Amino acid sequence: MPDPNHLWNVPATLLSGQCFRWCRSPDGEWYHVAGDTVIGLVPVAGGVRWQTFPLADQWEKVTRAFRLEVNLDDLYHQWATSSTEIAAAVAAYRGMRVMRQETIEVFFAFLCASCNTIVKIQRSVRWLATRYGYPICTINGLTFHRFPDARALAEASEEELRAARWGFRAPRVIELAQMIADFPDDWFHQLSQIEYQEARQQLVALFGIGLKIADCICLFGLGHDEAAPIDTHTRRAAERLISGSMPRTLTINHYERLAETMRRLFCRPGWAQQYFFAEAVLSPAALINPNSAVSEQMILPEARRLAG
DNA sequence: GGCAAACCTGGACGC
DNA sequence: GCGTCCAGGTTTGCC
Repeated sequence: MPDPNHLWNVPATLLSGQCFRWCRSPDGEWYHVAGDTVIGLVPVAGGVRWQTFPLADQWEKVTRAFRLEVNLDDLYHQWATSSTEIAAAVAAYRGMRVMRQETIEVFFAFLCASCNTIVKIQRSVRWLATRYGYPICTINGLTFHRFPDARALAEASEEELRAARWGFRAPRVIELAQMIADFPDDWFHQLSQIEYQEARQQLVALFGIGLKIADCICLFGLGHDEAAPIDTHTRRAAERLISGSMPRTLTINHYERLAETMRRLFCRPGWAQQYFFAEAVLSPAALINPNSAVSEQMILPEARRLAG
């Protein structure tokens, strides 16, 4: 069994707001749902101990989910020659990786992100998976579900989604699920095979998908590393990289200008963006001490019950 | 082309 | 305990 000694910071990767269905057991094991597989991870000296469920030893799924083919040292070196602005984030979150997740899960998770908090996005995405997905396996009393396909989501009712606190996003979820269900089955795969700009254009054409959500889908769900999502947090970091007047609101022109700056300065700009985002929203203390207040609130209630 | 309001909900914060 | 603010955004209408 290969031992992943790659530069790989598991807590930073899972806590950095790019995926929403991880959980941590009270004794420090991390679990992530990757399609029809649950990946269990334990950071150990010199690397990461891993296992997959229900089928064991699915190393290629671990490699794919955590993009272990990307050499972070090379990336850090290139970034350092382009800008000093990212140095602090790299130092704080060294080893953090951008993940490759199921496209449909990324699609609906980030659709939920509008005017929302990470904790509430996690709750909503988990509810969707539990309610409309199907169980993959049960580990230590915790049942993990595969994220539902578009046809299953298209059957959802607005009332039920609103009752589950999806709020004004509820009708959009259903409309988009119905639309995607009518697309060819391999539509998401097609988007991963074409150029980033073209994939983004097709996503933005959908009602309810703007530039930011489209870029998140491109980066986390399609593997287009040129995508650099600009949100309220990364906006501040990106604006430090340019000069001139800054509009009060994040207009389309301003968004494109900031994203283009990221692309010009950084190799794999989406990865650089993730470091700026982590720097803005994640407490380094949460990584050093998993029992700190920040990470404690992110333990699944089920895991907390197990601990009790 | 920029700006503000509307859209749900609930946690954080100040009083 | 209560009121207010705000959170990973998008769309629409006004200026």
